[in-house]
Formats: sequence, C-alpha cells, structure tokens
Amino acid sequence: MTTGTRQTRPAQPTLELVAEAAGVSRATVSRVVNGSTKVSPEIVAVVTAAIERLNYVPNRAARSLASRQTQAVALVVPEDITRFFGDPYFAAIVQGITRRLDESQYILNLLVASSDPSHKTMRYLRSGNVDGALVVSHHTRDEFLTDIESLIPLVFGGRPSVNFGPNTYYVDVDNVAGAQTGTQHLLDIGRRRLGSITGPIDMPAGIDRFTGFQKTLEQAGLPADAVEHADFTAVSAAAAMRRLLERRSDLDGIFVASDLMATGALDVLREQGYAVPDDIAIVAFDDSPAAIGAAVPLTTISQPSAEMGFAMADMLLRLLTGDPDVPHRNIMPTQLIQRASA
Amino acid sequence: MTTGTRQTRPAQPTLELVAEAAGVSRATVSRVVNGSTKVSPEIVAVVTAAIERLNYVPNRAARSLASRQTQAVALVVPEDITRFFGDPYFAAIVQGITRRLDESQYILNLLVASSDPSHKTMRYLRSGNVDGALVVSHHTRDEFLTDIESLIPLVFGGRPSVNFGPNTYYVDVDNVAGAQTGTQHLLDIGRRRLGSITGPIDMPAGIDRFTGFQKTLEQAGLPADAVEHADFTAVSAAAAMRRLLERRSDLDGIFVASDLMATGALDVLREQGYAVPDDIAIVAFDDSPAAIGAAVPLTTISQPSAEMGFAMADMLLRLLTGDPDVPHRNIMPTQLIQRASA
DNA sequence: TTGTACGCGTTATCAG
DNA sequence: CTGATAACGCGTACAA
Repeated sequence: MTTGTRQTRPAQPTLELVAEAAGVSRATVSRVVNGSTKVSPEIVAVVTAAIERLNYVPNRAARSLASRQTQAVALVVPEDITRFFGDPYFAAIVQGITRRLDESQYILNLLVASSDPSHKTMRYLRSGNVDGALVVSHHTRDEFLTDIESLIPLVFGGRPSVNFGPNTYYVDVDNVAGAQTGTQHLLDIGRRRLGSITGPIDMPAGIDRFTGFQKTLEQAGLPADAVEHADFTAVSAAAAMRRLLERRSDLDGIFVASDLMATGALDVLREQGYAVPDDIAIVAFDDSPAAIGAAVPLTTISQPSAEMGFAMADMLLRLLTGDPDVPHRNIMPTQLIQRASA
Repeated sequence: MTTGTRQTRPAQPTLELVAEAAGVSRATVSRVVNGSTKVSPEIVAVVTAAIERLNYVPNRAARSLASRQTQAVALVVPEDITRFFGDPYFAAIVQGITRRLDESQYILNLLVASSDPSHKTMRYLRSGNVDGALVVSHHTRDEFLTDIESLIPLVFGGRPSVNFGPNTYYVDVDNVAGAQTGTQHLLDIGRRRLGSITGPIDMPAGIDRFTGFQKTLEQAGLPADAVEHADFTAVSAAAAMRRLLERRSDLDGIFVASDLMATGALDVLREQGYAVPDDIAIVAFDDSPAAIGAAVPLTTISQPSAEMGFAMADMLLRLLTGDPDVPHRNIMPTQLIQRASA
C-alpha cells in the first residue's frame, strides 16, 4: 500500500553515512575515495569495506560544486545529425572517443548544434557544464566557437577554420599528402585521364584533398580540370559523377574524397555501364567500413579514424590535467589500401 | 603579461552578484530565474536586466545539488558502437531524441555500455547523475538494467526483453504487422517462392519480423522454410544471402528484416547475376536513407524512426514531470513504401 | 595521520 | 511579495 507520491526513489548513501558506518570523519572517507596517500592502511581498509557494503557512490553534483570541475566533456556536432551519424568516418571517431573516455572518470555530453548554434550550445558550453569540448565536423562554420576557446579547452577533429589561430588543438591527417598518394596510385597503374569528386571547398578536408589531387597532376604535367564538387554525402557524389561523365566520358580514373561519396559514384557508373576498375579506376579516402562493403571494394586512403577519436579525447584529457606541453596538433599517418577499385 | 597559472578562466557571475547588481536578495533573483509568478513586474524587469548585463547563467551543479535533479538524461547504447552509429535507423532515432530534448532544458549523456555493461554504466546510472534514461538497442541483453528501473524512469526504443515486466515504458512499431504487410506485398505481386533474411532471433525486432513473415506464408498455405538469420549488419546479411541461394536457387522473393541488411543481400544478388526485382523481388524494413540510396531503391516497410526517437524523449520527459498517466507503450504505425525492388 | 569547519551556488522553507 | 537562512553532498585548508 503505497501512500502519497508515486515514485519513491531510495536515497543514495552519502559521505556522512559512510563515515558513520566506518567510525571515522567525513573528511577521511573523502580522502579514501579520492585516493589520498595520507591515510593509514587499516583505515583505508575499514572505509573501503563500508563503501562497499553501503554501495556508496559519490554525488557528482556536490563534487562538481566543491571542486569546480564537472568531470564531463562535450562532444559538439555542428553538422546535421543524420549526415553525421550516417557517415562511418564519424562513427569510428566517436568510437575512439568513447574508448578513451571509458578509461577515465569523464562522461560525454552529446551536443548537437544544428539548430541554434550560437545560442543554446554556447550557453551550455560557457556555463561551466563541461570541463572541455571535442568538436567534430568537416565544417568551416565553427566561428561561433571562437570565444569558447578562451573559456574551456577545445580539441578539434580535423584542422579548424582559420579563425582559430595557431593555438588551437586538433587531430588530423595530412590530407594533401594522402590525396597525392591516392592520385599518384592512379597514375602508377597507367591512368592518364583523371577526374575528381571533391568535398565542399569550404571545408579544410575538402580543400586539402583537392589540393593534393591538383598538385600531383601538375607535377605529372596533366590537366586537373575534370573536377566536380560534392558535400561528402553519397547522393551529392552521385550527382557529381553524372555531371563529370556528361562533360568527360573518356575518363579512366577518379579520385573521390571519401568512401561514402565513392559508393554514390559507383552506383552511377554501374548504372551507366562503366566497369570499375577496367573502364574507370577509383581511389577513395577514409577506409571506413563503406570501403569494404562497397559494390566494388574500394582502393582508398586509410586514415586511422578510431585512433583519431582516441587521440582527440586523450589530448583533451591531458589539457584538463593542466599538462603544459601538450602538442597543438597531432597529425596521424595515412596509407594506401589497395583493393579492387584501382 | 600573464603571471602564474597558464589558463585563467574568467569566473562566471553568480546569483549573489546579480542580486547585488539588481539591489535585491539572492532569493528573489532565483525566483525570477525560475519564473516564479510571485514577483512584482518591476523587480522582474530590474533583475532580468541585471542578468542580461552580467550574462548570468545558473550553475548546473549547484542547482542539481539543491534541487536533487540533474536536468540530464542518459542515452544508453548497449550495442557495439560502430554498429550502432553505422545503422541509419539509429541515426534517425538519435536525431528525434535530440530534437525533442532541444526544446527542453535537459541535456543528453551518451553512455556506451559495450565494454563493461554491469559495472560502469550501472554505477553511473544509479548515482543520481541523470534523471532518467533512454535505452536504444535491438538487443535482448538488457538484463543489467532491470534494477535501474526502480531507481530512475527508463524508456526503451523497441520492446524490451521479457525480464522487464509490464510496467516498462517503450516506443515501438508493430513489427509483426509490418512484416506481414511486407510479405503480403510479395505475394500480391505474384511471388510464391519466398525466403527471408531475419534479424537475430534473440531480439524482439528480429523475432517479431520473422513471425510476421511466417504467419503470412502460413495463411497463404506456403512453406516458410527458406530462412537465414543475420544480425542486422550488411555483411552478415550478405553471408545469409549466399547461404540462402545455395540452398534455394529458385527463390523469387525475399523479405529482409532491415534496409541495411537488404543492401548486403543486394550486393550478393548482383554479384551472382540475379536481377532485382525481375528474378528476385525484395522487401525490406526501416525506410532509412539506405533504402533510397541502395543500388536498387528498396521497397520497404517504413517506420517513423525520427518520430520514434522524438516520442521516446517526450515520454521520458513526461515521466520526469511526474505525470501519472503516461501510457506505457506507444506503438507507432508502419507503412509499405513501394520503390523499385518489389 | 585524522578531524573540524567553512565554502561551492542554488533551492526552498519560513518569517516578515 | 520579499528577504534571511538552512539545507544539498563534498573538498580542503587548517588545526590538532
């Protein structure tokens, strides 16, 4: 027979309670919980036992209030969320992030800044709700974060836009070099009439990979005019592929700036009767699961996505400990993975 | 010339400061912040101005401590995270959830329970870190959450395993009915030698969709023996498709339990020279972006994924307000979407 | 090494 | 309607 309120939650034990049970002071219990070395072994044992028995777990809010730390970091996703989660590259990044965070006491707050970037997200970020933030996006529209940078540590996935100055922290790969490797491979297997489907030219990753493509062709004395821009989605790439074929039906090799986009291009090529790689060879970028799962397994530039996420979280965590010499950038290696498409 | 500590963060203004600036007491400012009606309009104006001017934002930790509420909910993902984020169905769910939460004061904590389900996640959930939790997964292995249910409100995406009893809250679709509609469509277009690639038979969604398939064939007096199980990933479905063709090369229709799996099946069919839908028609489930993007646009059973996520969050929020009559389940409609594959 | 006591920023209960 | 003032649970100088 429950009287009154519908949902009575059992109260959690407090430091006070544990202290009482262990016959010591609150302060001592606190020290044990926080692993202070200045507690005698016997007392540690007694307190630990009491904690165990009462199933005590520290109250996060109280702890935050007293220590002025939240033990939480935010994952800021400026991108449209379906696009974000739909891209296996980001999925891998998130996986790496959570893997690193799992080893720590920190928890992850998911912030989708799609709708009202400036207001709600900002407000949250600057209200001491998190100790630091991870920003993942291909986008350049990150300006609204510039002043957050002076409040809490920020770590970017991918080089941020120029507005951030040289003091920003980020994890990235050398997209130019990666694209050069990929394009060079196309040349190495004898292709000469090359085209490219690029990412958006307002995103660093899009720009850099395009630059790598251009550079390589330039060095080879070939024209780099068969280029169409897309936005890292499969559908946009399919459209780009169609435009490309309309202009140049004689292409024999294409460098596509992401695996996901390559799958879109692949669909169009098949639909129009081109054989891959016989008629047209394709080199993509990412080496995400999409590369293996593609109709024609993709030759692609691999970037260690999960490791990049891991490195981002690790970098932020180091920043949060106050480590004075955390390197500002961590440029990870890319690698050509040869499969069927080129 | 910065002396001393490397990163001096400007302190946030407190209630006290605002009170002083407005010439009132902390209590009054608090009332204004929380929209109490019992404050005179003039004072409200003065305080509001001060808040604006000082750029005041309440401290979440202090508020939580005093109010015994966290204003945060958890998104629990028991699934392996790459699989989770790789599936557009989940992406849509998350989108719906964040959309609803955006309208509220609540924030989302992402909890990936892949590694050590029982310990860390549990600990977090039961430590008053969140006011409630959303659980999204196809899995049945949710037992470790059963006792959490008595501590904080839980809302499931998809009917949870039987261990939870009739009092659990969840949002789902009628998977049996949906599968029946899909299978029936195959019959309606004249297919008679039907097979199915199912989800795992230890997950409600997997079981129910399989049941719908069976029921329909039974009613039609046809055998339902051409069945292979997979695990909702594209690769597992490709393998299942191969097994199916090995056993039965004469199939003319297949009901696949998810879009993502259908893309895997599609690859195998093409590879082995079957035309879709001419040789073999396919009906899938989800109507995720994968359905449109597939090599052959998929005829599929649409479920309102984003709306389901929205409904989940909405249900939880209502639960958190103490609303006594929140319905325990919200079964949303499915619909046959006809495209090219059947 | 251990305990005492104060403060962290809010909410909520009382008087007034 | 407004203002003191006591919690909320914990960290941490300071004292012992």
